[in-house]
Amino acid sequence: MSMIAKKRNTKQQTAILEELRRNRVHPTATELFEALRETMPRISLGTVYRNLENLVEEGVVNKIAASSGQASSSGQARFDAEKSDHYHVHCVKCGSVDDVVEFQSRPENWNHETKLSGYIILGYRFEFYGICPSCEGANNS
Amino acid sequence: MSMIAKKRNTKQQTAILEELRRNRVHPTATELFEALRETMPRISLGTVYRNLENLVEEGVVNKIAASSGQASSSGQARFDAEKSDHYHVHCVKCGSVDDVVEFQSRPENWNHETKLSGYIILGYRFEFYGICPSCEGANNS
DNA sequence: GTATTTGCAAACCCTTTGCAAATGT
DNA sequence: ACATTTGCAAAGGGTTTGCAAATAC
Repeated sequence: MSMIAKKRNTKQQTAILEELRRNRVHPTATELFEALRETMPRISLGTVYRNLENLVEEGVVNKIAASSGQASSSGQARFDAEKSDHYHVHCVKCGSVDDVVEFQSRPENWNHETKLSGYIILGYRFEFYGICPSCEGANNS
Repeated sequence: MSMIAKKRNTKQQTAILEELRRNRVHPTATELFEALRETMPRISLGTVYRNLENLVEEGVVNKIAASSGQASSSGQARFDAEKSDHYHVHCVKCGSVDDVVEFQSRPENWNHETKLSGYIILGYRFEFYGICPSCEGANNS
């Protein structure tokens, strides 16, 4: 009862990961699905979600949650095959997400193992929000 | 056509804000709705959402987006009537959210007006995730 | 050979919305 | 009075899930 469930390598999973590595713009599950459909017409959105979930669990892919704090929105999660440590910036108008290359510093003054407010701290989430170049150009007030 | 739309003071809105100020655990819209129902049996969930949206726009209430990054989940947004500047910690098991009192430092090395990756930066989101005291106790593996 | 994964569609959860009746000013 | 807000129920968007057929090992 504690055998590690073995995962099989399916062509769908391979295609999803390759598409993610090729696509530099952090696609949503739906965007990935549409792109994959061109070469794999019968792939289903459910399969895309299931494989993304596996890849995130394996640590091969990062899930970028839809930011909907004081600003920002757009609902859909985005996925990133990039393994290097970097922050993201979310556009509050169109929902697009880009890597932040100029800013790398990590928050200090705390460390794993620390408890905060009684919680065992596992990590943190830090992301910027703002207006992307193309929304800045357009006057979608 | 640019008159500021005047908002009316309804007893529902007052009740929602009072309940939020009374409730220290950052309730979800549904939790708020259930609590309010006891004294206001006919209030509807839609009204709770509509008023929360107004209060957030007015800056009286903060919306704490459901964190669903590499860990954490629980779907629902939470709301906080606390005006003081503080961070939150999300429990990845049960979704509860608490204030972090021990950690106050703000990220430095960047300022508003700065552009990052071409985006006009409006702000950032920073939150911890971990395991809350009651989930730590329980062995819901 | 058989357990895992797929495609499909329906279900799910949270949130938003249309509308007539109720309410605030 | 009359525009705004409510309650209700239905619709919406994103994601998950049940199931039989297809596939990987």
